[in-house]
Amino acid sequence: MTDRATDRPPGPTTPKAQGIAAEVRRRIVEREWRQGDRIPDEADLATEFGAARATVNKALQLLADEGLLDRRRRAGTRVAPAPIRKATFTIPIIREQVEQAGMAYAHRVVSQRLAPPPAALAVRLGLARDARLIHLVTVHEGDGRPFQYEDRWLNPAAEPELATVDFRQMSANEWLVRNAPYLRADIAFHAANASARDARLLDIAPGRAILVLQRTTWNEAGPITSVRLACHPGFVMTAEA
Amino acid sequence: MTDRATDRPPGPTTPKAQGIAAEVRRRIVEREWRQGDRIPDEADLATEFGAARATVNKALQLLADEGLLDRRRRAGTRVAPAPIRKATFTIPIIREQVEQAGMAYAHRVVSQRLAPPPAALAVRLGLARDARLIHLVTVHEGDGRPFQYEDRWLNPAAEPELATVDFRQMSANEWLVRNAPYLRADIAFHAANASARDARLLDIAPGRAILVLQRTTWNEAGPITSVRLACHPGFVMTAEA
DNA sequence: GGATTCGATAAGTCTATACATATCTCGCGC
DNA sequence: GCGCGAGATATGTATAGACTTATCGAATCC
Repeated sequence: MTDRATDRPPGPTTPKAQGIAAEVRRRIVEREWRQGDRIPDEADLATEFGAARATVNKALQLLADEGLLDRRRRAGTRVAPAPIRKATFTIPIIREQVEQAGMAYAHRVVSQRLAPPPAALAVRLGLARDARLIHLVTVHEGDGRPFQYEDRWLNPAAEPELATVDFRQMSANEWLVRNAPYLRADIAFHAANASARDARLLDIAPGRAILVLQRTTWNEAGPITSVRLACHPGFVMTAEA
Repeated sequence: MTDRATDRPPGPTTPKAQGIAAEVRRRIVEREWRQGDRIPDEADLATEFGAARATVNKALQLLADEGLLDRRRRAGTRVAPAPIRKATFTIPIIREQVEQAGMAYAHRVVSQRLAPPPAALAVRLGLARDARLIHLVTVHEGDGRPFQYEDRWLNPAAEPELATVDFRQMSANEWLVRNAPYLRADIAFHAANASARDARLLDIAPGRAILVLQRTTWNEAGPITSVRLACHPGFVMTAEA
């Protein structure tokens, strides 16, 4: 947009593929092409837009990833009958989340000890009942008030450096995000009434509704960590499509 | 890798770009290339993998989208210092959600009437206080028991066909997913203690923690719909990375 | 010393071409 | 009529080459 320079006539130079994607998206949204319709093939669109087929392919690929188009070899490209749209949210570093909200961040380790996993966890992670894990409970604070509290199990077998980290210096959340890339993650959230323990650690009344995130990450050596993250009441998680 | 023509057996022939992406991902996860490191440039990797630069570009693009790499012109490609990972979840058709859980789906329109938007909503949607919206309250049931209940405002100005749909036949949720592609969506969730109304419509005790989704979608003509979706206690939303 | 300019570099994009592959369609033989 | 194999066709993927653009870093000028 802000692209004065020598001032080429039209201006901002959007990549061609994106321009094509936008135009196709418009035709779908404005019902020029309706749900289930077959749209012209790549070669025809390439001619129409004065682009190479590879460029049109990129554009349509993009819309297929968005869920707006269904594409099959030989069968052609159709407007998805039920556009299954996806939303994405980012897994944040809690410190940054707090600081972006304009609060001063601090975190406090409530307990840390070596322990074998509870039965349910051992099953879920596929670990032996006598595996040696680190159990860590931490409260994240904003302006001195509890913001989120995490109950986390760490598996040094999958990530040896874990055994040497001082989690009072850097929270496990941040250390992991910065140092332990993972191959696979499971994420789930639900609402829960605050238990006595939740209430005490978050400094709220028992029974208040809190948002709970469960997250487990794996690398090639096995599960790295599994965490239950309880958010302060009023916490809103946002995503975009 | 498995790419001799004379040797079919291996089978599914993974695309080369994906193979390269997998190998780069492995080098990152196994710390061959550490957070913040600059990795070889596209031309070098192309030589190493015996591929064209465009193919390597595609592979690295992929990893950048995943959040594992930071790429900048001239500056080169680096392993992201804090791999900001994204998780995606799909916006489902509630009927399919219920049926996948093996329950019989039904829905029931609790109320439907034309009304101007409440002040807060008008502001949020950027509509005039006297806009004519449809206010619709629906309960989705699985095996005869309330599963989710939605409190929805629909804007026929952005989607004229809305005025003619019979929402007892097909739920607004499903009609919209199938018929009203959107350009932009806002999604947010939080936990809430069930109000008296929530409790009555979901057939639960007041105060129970419920997961609440707020979703608003727009097309080029303005906001299409804004919905508050209250899920039955115990509902778990899952996502993947 | 500090700001400015300019050239080199690496990613970003597009093109033209080629071949691979899934799958639809049609015609053949029974 | 029906199954089956042979094409035709649209997308999937890879290729080399060209040009564009952001930006780093060094040489230059005040």
